[in-house]
Amino acid sequence: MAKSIQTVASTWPDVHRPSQSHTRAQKSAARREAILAAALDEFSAQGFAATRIDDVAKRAGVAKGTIYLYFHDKEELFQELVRTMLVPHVSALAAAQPGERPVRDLLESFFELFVREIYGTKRRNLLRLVMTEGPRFPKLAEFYYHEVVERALAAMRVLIERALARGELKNEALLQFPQLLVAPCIVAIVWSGLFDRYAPLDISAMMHAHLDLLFGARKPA
Amino acid sequence: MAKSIQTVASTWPDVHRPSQSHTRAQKSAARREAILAAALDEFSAQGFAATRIDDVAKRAGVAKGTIYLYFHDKEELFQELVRTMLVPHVSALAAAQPGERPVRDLLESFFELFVREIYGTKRRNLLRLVMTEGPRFPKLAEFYYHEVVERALAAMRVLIERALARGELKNEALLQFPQLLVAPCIVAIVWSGLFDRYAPLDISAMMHAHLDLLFGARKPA
Amino acid sequence: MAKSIQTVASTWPDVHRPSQSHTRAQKSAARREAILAAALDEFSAQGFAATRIDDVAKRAGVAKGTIYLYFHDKEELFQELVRTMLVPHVSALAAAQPGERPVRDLLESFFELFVREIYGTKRRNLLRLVMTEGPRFPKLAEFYYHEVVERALAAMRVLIERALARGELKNEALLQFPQLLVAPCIVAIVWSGLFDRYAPLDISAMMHAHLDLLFGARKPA
Amino acid sequence: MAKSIQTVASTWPDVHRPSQSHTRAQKSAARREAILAAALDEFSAQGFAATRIDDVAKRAGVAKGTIYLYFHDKEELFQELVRTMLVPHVSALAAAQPGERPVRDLLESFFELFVREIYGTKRRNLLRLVMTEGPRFPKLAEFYYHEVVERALAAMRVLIERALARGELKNEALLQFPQLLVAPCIVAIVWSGLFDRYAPLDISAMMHAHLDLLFGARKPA
DNA sequence: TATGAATGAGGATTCATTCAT
DNA sequence: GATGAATGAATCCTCATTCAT
Repeated sequence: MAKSIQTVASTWPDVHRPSQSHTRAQKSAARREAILAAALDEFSAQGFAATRIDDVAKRAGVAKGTIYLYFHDKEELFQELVRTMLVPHVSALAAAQPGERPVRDLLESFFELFVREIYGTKRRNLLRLVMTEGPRFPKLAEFYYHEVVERALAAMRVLIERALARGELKNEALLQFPQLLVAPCIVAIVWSGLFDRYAPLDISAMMHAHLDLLFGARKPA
Repeated sequence: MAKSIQTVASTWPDVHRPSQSHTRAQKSAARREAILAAALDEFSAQGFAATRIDDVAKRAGVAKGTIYLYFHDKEELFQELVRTMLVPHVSALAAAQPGERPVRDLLESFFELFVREIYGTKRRNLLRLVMTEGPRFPKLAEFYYHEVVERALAAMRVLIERALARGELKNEALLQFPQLLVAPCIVAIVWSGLFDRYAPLDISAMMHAHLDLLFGARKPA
Repeated sequence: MAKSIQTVASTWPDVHRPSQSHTRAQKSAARREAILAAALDEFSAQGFAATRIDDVAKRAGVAKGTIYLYFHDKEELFQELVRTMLVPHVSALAAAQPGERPVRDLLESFFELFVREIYGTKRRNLLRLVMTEGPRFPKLAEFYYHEVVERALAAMRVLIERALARGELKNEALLQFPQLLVAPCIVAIVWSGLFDRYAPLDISAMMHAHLDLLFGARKPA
Repeated sequence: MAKSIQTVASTWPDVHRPSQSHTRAQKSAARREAILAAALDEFSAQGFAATRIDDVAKRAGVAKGTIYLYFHDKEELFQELVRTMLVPHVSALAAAQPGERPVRDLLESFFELFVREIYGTKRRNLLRLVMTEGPRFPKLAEFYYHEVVERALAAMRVLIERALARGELKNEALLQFPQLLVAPCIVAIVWSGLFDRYAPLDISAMMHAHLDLLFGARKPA
């Protein structure tokens, strides 16, 4: 049901597999990426405060001091991490593609994308990290609000309006709270951090249930 | 719209305002409460790792050592905090009240209760703490899963089934994912931690929008 | 071979089994004894620094504060312990009984007494404690030197002189270093603390070997 | 009387005076030595429990944290100290030198060596530490038993057997308790810790008296 | 640039001692 | 006298950050 996603996905920067690099600048960039990748693992496993620069360095295969050549301090590393590795993806999600297709199909694509590119990857942890540490990093939260949330909500509103216009949706309630449209994403992130070991969640199914609730159940093909 | 909640709420222990106490046991309990209250403030402002026992002590008006008379270590303080101050309320929420009223009314009461007793109090921060620090406290997560989540989801399922039986709901999707029923609560908690200063959320309105989406919009009285 | 010891032993204060007491003074004395007995166990198991007043109190069956009614502080408790519970016994040992018996018999009695009343009891630990902590308690060491060691050495010298006069000993070397006469006692104390679990020492046999070396082997009876 | 000792002694590593060092490895080793030397002073003055890492650091001229680069914790520092600075010397002592000389001469060399290399140095305090703190460091005690004591006693037995064979000793008692041969060393260590300030011991003279007692007095040259 | 040894401020925890009951 | 809750100084250990090489 989400055939159009590939195109979008393929245009994303692949932050995790820097190509072989030979120039100084390329090497430097690769190193930066390696540090960020290591930081992602450590921060999302331990949280900001409990993560040790030492461990990030070890995981990145560089010396501790090297990290300070690329990032001014631990906090900057953290903020850079979140900005660099999450924003492009979330922005892509937010950039909902208009067109003639039914809005429900678009949303299905959207959720598929979310599941595959965020939830099914380490970025899930990063997203949780934003929720976890955001309150203590107002700058980060503000950045996120403006760079991601505002835009995403605006995009959602566009979709909702079209759905209302097309008669796919009857209820205007969503227009006021587009958050409700993405609520299952939040739930999935939170749930996976806490309860996955006790009761793993079939998040794709949940997304469909969510859409069924909003748009009415689909007739089985 | 939620007139029946008062009764329930009024029977809850008011953990935050211990009465004047004179016996040793009372004093001791009062001190414990003071420490927990201070811990709530500090933990929810700083998170687990960044909170200093010293600050909790100062805020509670006791010496650092005193905290260790009541709690074995920082971790136990944190876990006790969450168990003591959140579980009774969340349990109460989970104990969905049967009766002849429409399910939607019950859910409205439920959300009202949530807004008033959790979201509108410091317990909101506590709940956020569970969501964010939980991944690093597996025991806490397990405890929550069994004590709160399982029960809450079961209660939700009962309500959903009744709503289906009564014809209030048409769609069985919710039965499989009762999480979707409470998703707005999760969203509200996360949002408030991150973005309230940029865009405060009218959570009551959002709850109503949510119910409108599920049950169909109410005709204006 | 040490039949005469009983008498001596029987006149010693039995510090460990205070009789039932009813007057206030008796009760108080009993409590003091209980604290000292508990302190003995704890100090000799943990050493001075690692012993907690709390544990002494628990073991003595009194409240922590009570200890401070009987002893000014931890250090005084320690010094009192050593003075009260060791000096009488060591003094008794030092008070070598002259008489007509061969000196070797006297020494055998002496060593028997040591084995039975010191080495075979908790006082062994106490004695080790003096060796352990003495360097950091100069007052204690001084007290010991004057109250115990000087006197004991003087008594040893008397015995040695008599042995020389009687022809039991040929060599005057001991006169200059009576420490050598009691060296096996020191060795036994040290050994038992360190190596008993790997190689328990038959201390009585060692004492006899020691005497055999000094006085010549006895012909088998 | 102990002319042959020099040679042996001169081959020992002089752990206390690391040479000027320039390579990183040398610097690192020098630092380690400095810490160990400082630890020796502090531990032997205060005992294990009362010694503060801070003071060791100050005395070694390094920062507190530096100590933890070289030793995992206080306990490891202590154990390393004892192993590194004592074992080589004690082992050397234990490696009794065979030859054609009279056993008594060998023992005189042995005691001279002990007096010069252990008793006359800070290692005396270290040895006292083993004796006094050993009971609370079972691993250390076990290590010592197998690395030092067992070997030393075996070496002593060899010497004693030869002395018996050569007719230097008449009495077989020592064979069973070679501890008695080294008892004066123990006594000297204990005495020096406790009573040196009140009555310093002429340990060389005591050693000779001891040998005179065992082997019979020497005719004055 | 890269390294990793060194630093030392910071924070959790312990425990001797006090004191209100 | 007896209690044990409360105190807070003391101390171990960690880890972000610096800097000589």
